[in-house]
Amino acid sequence: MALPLFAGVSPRTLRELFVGAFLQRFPGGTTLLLEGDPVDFLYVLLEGMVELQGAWKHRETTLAVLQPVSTFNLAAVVLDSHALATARTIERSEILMLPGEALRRTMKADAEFGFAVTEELAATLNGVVRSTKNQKLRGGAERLANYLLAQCQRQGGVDKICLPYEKRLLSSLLGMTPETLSRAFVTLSRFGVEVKGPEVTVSRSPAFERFARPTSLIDNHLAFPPRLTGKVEREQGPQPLPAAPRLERNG
Amino acid sequence: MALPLFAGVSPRTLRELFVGAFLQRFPGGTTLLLEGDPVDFLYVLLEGMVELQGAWKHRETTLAVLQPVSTFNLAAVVLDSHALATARTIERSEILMLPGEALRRTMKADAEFGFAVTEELAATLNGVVRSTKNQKLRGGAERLANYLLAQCQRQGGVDKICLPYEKRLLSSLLGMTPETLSRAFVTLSRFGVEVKGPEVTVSRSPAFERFARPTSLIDNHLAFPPRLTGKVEREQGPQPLPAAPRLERNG
DNA sequence: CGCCTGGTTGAGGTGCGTCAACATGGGTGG
DNA sequence: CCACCCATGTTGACGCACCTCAACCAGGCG
Repeated sequence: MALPLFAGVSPRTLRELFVGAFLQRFPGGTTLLLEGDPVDFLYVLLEGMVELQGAWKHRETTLAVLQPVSTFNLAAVVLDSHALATARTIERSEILMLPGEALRRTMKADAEFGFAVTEELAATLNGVVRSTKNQKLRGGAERLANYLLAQCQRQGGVDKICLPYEKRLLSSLLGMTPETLSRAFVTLSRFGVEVKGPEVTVSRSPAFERFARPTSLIDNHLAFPPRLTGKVEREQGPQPLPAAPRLERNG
Repeated sequence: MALPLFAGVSPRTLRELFVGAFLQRFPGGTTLLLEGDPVDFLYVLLEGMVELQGAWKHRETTLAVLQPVSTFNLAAVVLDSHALATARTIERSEILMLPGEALRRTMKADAEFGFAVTEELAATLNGVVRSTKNQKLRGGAERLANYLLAQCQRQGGVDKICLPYEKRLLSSLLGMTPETLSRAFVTLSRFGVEVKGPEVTVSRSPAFERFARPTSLIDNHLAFPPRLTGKVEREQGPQPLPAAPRLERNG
């Protein structure tokens, strides 16, 4: 299995984890879990796509669209708590369901495995923090532009991509209405972005890069420079508010 | 120490963790860590307040305001990675700094401790997801209303509270400008909210509750119903989009 | 064909940001 | 003590981004 979660796990531990597990196929449009439901399983998406969505007062929004291989509900499983989002398949999907109780027990017994789970959780937290910054710091067209750049990267560094799901869903993920998304595409056409149905071609002109300004501090697909002993280069121009002096750490 | 992270840790493990640790006081306005910095320590806020903020293209926003006892940077420590947010004291603060390397080593050696760290991380993820839903699903005045309700709860169930920090900072946390926050207070005055400097009195009228509509799926201060074997009551009226049929889980 | 869903386009309203003016209060220095 | 300054907060005028509602179009399918 490609999932790093189970990479270094002993066969014995693995067998223990799989007692009471399901491997199941769901058709598209299936609601796996509602907001507020108690969570008894860790879900691992092996094939297909899953949307996580939240709702409040007749409004709803897409929190994430998962593609294989991803886990979801991990935090709720660890805390033996309730789901904060509704999970819905958006196409025929294959999903592995691991009993939460067994997962927690195994984590407490096998520190190595426990650490792997913690890494998975930390990576998810990382992603959600990035998403929050994306949402609060960028405007609609800027979010779309960076989404397109991320897709270009994910689909192999090409400049012509195919949107992996409906624009309606994309608009919700990007935090806008379908109409606004449509107009955001028009806005980006000024930078050489062309749309024909689900196909989008992105000309990576300097003007477009300057508009999107992707950064490793928001966009997951940009790798950080490797961690060495030395300092890391600072990005993006002059510091806006250097008011407070940096302090040296010493006892 | 009140921090549940260290609640069940053996003295031996604890001593190991504290090798190379600092306990340090910082004045207000001190930048502890910049976005993108490599992270070598887990920070534990013992006294004072810390703001986590993100910036992009000359814009900046507050991601969280921490009060004792809280950890930050935990995800970056686990992943041995870089900070996604700038951390700044907003008043004189006492902060415990634990070496990340030691923390990771201890997690891999002591599964019980590792699980406690994972719980802390899961709770943080929980909070950030809630914050994202708050941001995407609610308007400015609604966010303020629910913030006030949360403060009422935190300050002991009273209806007259004192804002714990400047309105300028609050506005950034709530994702708006200071001017807009000021107007949001005016909007809420229609529901009996009165502001005099940092003091706010909240009359919990039915109209106000209906406007704010706090929910355990977004607002951290509302506890979930206890987890029993039975089903949990569903909240908030008719389901908006019951299009897809709920599926029974069975092999 | 006719229907339905998803996408686009237009008109109009609203929430929120921007800019500016002004009030207030704490802190400093004369 | 007061004069002054500066940071914070408030208020008003205005513009832009985005939402809402509606009409319209295209493709898929019975």
